[in-house]
Amino acid sequence: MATLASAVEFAALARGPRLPDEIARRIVACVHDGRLAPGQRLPTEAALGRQFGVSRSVIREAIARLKVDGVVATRQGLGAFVSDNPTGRAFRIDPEALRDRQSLCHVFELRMEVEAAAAALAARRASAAQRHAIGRARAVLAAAVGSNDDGIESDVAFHLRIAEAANNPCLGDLMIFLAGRLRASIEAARRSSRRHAGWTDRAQREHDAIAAAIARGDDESARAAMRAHLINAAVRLGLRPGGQSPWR
Amino acid sequence: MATLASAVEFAALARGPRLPDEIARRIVACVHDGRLAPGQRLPTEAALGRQFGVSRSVIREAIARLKVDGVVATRQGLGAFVSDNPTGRAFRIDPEALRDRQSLCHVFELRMEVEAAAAALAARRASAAQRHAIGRARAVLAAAVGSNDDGIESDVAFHLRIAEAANNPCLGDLMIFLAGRLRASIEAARRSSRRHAGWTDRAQREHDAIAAAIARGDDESARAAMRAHLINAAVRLGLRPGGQSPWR
DNA sequence: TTGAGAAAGTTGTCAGATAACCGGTCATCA
DNA sequence: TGATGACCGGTTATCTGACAACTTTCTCAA
Repeated sequence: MATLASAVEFAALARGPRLPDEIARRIVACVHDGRLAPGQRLPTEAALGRQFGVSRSVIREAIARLKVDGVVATRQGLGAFVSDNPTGRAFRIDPEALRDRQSLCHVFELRMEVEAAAAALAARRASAAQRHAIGRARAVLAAAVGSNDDGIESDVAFHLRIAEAANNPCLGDLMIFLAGRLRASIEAARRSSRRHAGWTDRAQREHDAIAAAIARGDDESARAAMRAHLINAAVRLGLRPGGQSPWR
Repeated sequence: MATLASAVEFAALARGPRLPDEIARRIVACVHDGRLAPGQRLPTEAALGRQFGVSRSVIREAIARLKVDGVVATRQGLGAFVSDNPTGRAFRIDPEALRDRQSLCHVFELRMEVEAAAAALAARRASAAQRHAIGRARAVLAAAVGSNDDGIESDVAFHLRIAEAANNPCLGDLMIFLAGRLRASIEAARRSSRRHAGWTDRAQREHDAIAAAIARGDDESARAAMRAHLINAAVRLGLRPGGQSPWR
């Protein structure tokens, strides 16, 4: 026990805000740099509390966080162990990262690839009902252009129908996740788009192209159309850097 | 005893659901079905404790879990609030889902699309040093074929170099995440591959094609080569269903 | 009317206790 | 000799009560 506990040394914590956050971060760092190997047992909660100079409650919250992330697993009566696959159970996008323009570009680029893939899959696999749902969503979107509706809801719905038609729940979940992360940016793009005459029409033509390609089962056209649509959306958003364009 | 044990099979007992897990699930359900709207304040920890019939510690752990997921945010002295975007801060793949073959196919398909995109981006954007690193990784991989090395490490390294060369950290993180989730399956594929003469050679030719396409900056070839490589990997893994093939 | 300060309510942290659980030891007994 | 069961120390899960830190709201005097 003593050898195990002394295998990892933690410095006491300076009193700041978010103690469990900081402790979780330090333990993860230990796992990543190998000071805590997969399968290895962590020091007991009491011992960690002594090392960090905090109470057991704080340690428990930190470990609870690591459990959610899949970095460690605890067993009552035994202790906490580093998971065999501590890569993490979750894929995260730091909201802070969306602050700076380049990281936002990266997330948007990922979204573009994922949605393009979904469109291609939808073209190959959509059922008759799903094709119909996409067509209906396109019509709703077209109706929103002329009305007072800002079209955000129907735009999201259109993309959602495509995600469903891809018939890959995993990919659909990722699409929803990415869209959610970018929601604020997308709304900004919409507002910007409203200020430029012709942009909504152009977006609508892009939507039509996507829907048409899916309808006729042309996967590569669907992929290209969705990609073009999202690239243009990024341009409308003002995301595309001037000199060295990462997209083409 | 052996006869007895083999004569009667007892299913393992379902462990009682951990209290914080269960409570977190219920709160999330409330958020999803709209009984808790975004921005709304949750009952106080004490009140929740009374409602659920547990102590405040359990409630705190449940809420801590929701905080990690980004479903709620707490402010000291104010309370806990449902996030404006409770879609979730993380993209997860339930390890349980990887049990059944179809879900595994879905995850693998997603990985294929993501890695194909990474290969295409790498072809467009890789720096000279990154192209060199990919070439070196390919060489190491080739050397591993003949040796006793199982080649898993060098295979992972090869894909990792491509992820880096895509110069999109967000996409790279997702690739690493997906590969990590599929690690067990990939190792199984490797072992299976070893049993069939010529499969390692074929995989190596696929690697060469990817590396060559990236080296000459041919993004669409790189995408196609990576996709072909992963489709074949899925076949080696025995993932491809017989009748209605989802991939082509 | 306004500003300082008290008051009340909430989360963050602490300390200690009990229950449930695990692995090992060892006496007991067929 | 080997199987069985009681027991023990250690660990996590949960409970309880308390205080600190923070925020909003109310009070009251200038």
